[in-house]
Amino acid sequence: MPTPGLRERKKLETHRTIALAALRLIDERGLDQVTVDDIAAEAGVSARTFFNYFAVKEDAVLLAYADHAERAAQTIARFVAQPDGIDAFPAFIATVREDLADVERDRDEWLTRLRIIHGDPSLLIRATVLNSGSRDPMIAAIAQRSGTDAENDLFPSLLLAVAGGVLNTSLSRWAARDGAQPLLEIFDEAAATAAAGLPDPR
Amino acid sequence: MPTPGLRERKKLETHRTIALAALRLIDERGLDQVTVDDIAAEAGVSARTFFNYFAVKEDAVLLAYADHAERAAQTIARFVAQPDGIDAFPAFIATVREDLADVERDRDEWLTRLRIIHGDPSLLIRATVLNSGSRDPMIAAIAQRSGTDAENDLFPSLLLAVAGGVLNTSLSRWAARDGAQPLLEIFDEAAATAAAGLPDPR
DNA sequence: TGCAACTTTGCAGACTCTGCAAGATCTCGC
DNA sequence: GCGAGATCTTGCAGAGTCTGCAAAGTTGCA
Repeated sequence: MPTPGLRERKKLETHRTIALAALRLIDERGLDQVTVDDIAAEAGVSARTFFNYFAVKEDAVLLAYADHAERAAQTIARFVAQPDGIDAFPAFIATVREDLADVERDRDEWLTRLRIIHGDPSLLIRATVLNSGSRDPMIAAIAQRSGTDAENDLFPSLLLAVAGGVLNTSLSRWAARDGAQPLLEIFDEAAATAAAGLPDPR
Repeated sequence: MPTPGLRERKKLETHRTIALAALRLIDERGLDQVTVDDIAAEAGVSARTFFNYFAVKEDAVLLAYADHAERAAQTIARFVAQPDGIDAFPAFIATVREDLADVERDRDEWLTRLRIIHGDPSLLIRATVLNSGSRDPMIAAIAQRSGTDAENDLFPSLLLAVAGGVLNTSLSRWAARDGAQPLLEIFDEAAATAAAGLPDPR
């Protein structure tokens, strides 16, 4: 894999510049109080260019990195490569857990992003929609690992939905505490509770 | 509770008329190929009136009934009234299960609605936002029943997220089969799998 | 009946997003 | 080096969404 050319690097950089400009402005003023023109001006591009990178305004908050699709593909690959002998659900949870390292690394950026999302829940599901491209491949991978059928069995879709719930709940709690409690600690607790079938914690 | 006046009844009727017109047109042509003007014309009102009833175009597909908020409140009340001695998760599942009767009753309408949503996942965004108003009260009710704290414990939010996953997965599968398999049957299987902690179904 | 409250409507206007075509910039082979 | 072709940026025109406001029409109630 050779070094990507200048054009490619500029593109990634522009993407990131716009995304961070959007994050900054929207964190200050709120989603509705920031127009695409504002973001484009802050990032030093034209409004039209903004839409070359992001289909809708909300995506600028959510798509932190331009290589979104590849990252999802890598996650699937890591899931498939999980050691044999463990069930699909814990294997999937372990895979997602690894991805949380990215979040910890850009900690402040993610806390800002989650704070914005908390203030505007429409963003939350937009995030889910953005992931919908990797949804079917993920379900297929889960089906294969668990020896089920992606079309006919409920199990793979359900697993993905529940794991998504675990992830979203953890991120949201982590942000609500402003990062005071380690994200992985929260995530592990949530995953364990789900794996136990949500018994009353008395 | 006296009979609501003419004004009130007209309002409910107008709401329903617009919602059904939107459902019909969008099912035929797709969300993007139908404008607010189209829907308003089909329903016999002005475009401005459309926005008196629905904040955004998507809501006309999603808000089947005008008394959305009260229905959510009733669901919470029924959850609180579930018999003692069962855990919060099965109690919540049982409550949601009762609401599925509404879906079965307006079966074709719901299959259409779910078909539209399947074709345009952006609608899911709106659906979640619409439910977010009842989110906190629900979490509070779950916390109370399970003897946990809505602020400090992960349990109530997690339960809601997982139950939401069960519901969404079930509806989506039901619609994918075009209603051939009974919704309650699918829902029960999904709920049982989640309650068991998602073990591999080998 | 007649006033108060509410609903509908048209209109002006801000904003989002798309298609198109011209111009700028990058890549790659020669 | 350098030029052809691919790709990216930009401005512009235009369709569509959604809001605020005030006039006009309806309904509720004394």
